[in-house]
Amino acid sequence: MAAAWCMPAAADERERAVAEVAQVYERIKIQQPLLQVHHHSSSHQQLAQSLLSDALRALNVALSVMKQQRPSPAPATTPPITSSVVVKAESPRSPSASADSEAIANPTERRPKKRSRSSVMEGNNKTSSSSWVDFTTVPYEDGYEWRKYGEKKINGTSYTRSYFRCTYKDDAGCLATKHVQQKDSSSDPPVFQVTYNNKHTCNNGKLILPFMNIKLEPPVLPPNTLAVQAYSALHDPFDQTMPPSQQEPSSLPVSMQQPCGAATSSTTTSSCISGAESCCDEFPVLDMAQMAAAAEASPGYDLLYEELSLLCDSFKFY
DNA sequence: AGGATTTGACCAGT
DNA sequence: ACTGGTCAAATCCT
Repeated sequence: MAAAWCMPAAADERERAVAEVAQVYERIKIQQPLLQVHHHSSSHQQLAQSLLSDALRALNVALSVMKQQRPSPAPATTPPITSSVVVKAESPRSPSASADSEAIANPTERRPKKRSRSSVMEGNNKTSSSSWVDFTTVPYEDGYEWRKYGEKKINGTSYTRSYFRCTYKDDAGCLATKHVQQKDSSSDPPVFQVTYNNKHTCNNGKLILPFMNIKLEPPVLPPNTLAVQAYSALHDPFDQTMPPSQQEPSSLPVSMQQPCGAATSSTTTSSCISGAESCCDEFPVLDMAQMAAAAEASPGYDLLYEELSLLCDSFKFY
């Protein structure tokens, strides 16, 4: 299966599909502020709805491409499409640990365990330490392979917290860790808070989730590909209907152009469409809450909003 | 048999 | 002293 995954042609096609998704995302993101003023201008509303329709069509096509070329079947239990929101964690405490070299060097006795935590942090914290939080109903399906290394009852919570590190920690020295905590809320399905520490450096063949680390340059597409359809579906109608004054994001009010990280200092109000990696590093968020509000205020939006949410969540697993 | 998980203990920070 | 994070022996699973 790994062979199919690595086939250059398939990889190219797939990369293009992913790029398409990223392109759509970027487009929606740029025009997102229009949704905030939809109630003031019917033309804006129409534009936004048209954009969303095109985006959904493009996303559907791109998704088809990705599904066709998916090298291996989904996990035995295909994760349900669920809501997932990522927020930047406020401040990483002392993320991860990789003191195993020391521990492994002296694996004998347990009692005189003089492992130095400071030395552990020296090794990790100085490098590319990062932390972010993901609220999801499928905390164990994020595209990476994890090994559980601990479980703890946390004060003030009803459920234990499980600790995971990257399966390839030893092989590749990957320092990525996460812990999963089920929220106390009696929602159905249950919601889990997943806190990630450190990005994966293992490059273990798992997909880096879309929208992240993808340069949003105009894609170079070969003829007769579904990706072309996706690109056309998104861009042609858009470019034809969009007034010149609205084609450039710079025409938007400055307050609407702030990237995700700068949009707000609050860690709770800044949310991203699902994606385990810290999408806020490079991409502003697509604020689903605002889209939800738009859905409430305008008939027809709700369906688009729902579909878009589902689609975006679907991409999480590719 | 070897890898993954469980679980009680250890450690550092507050 | 308390707590969250991690370790590692014991146990489970394939």
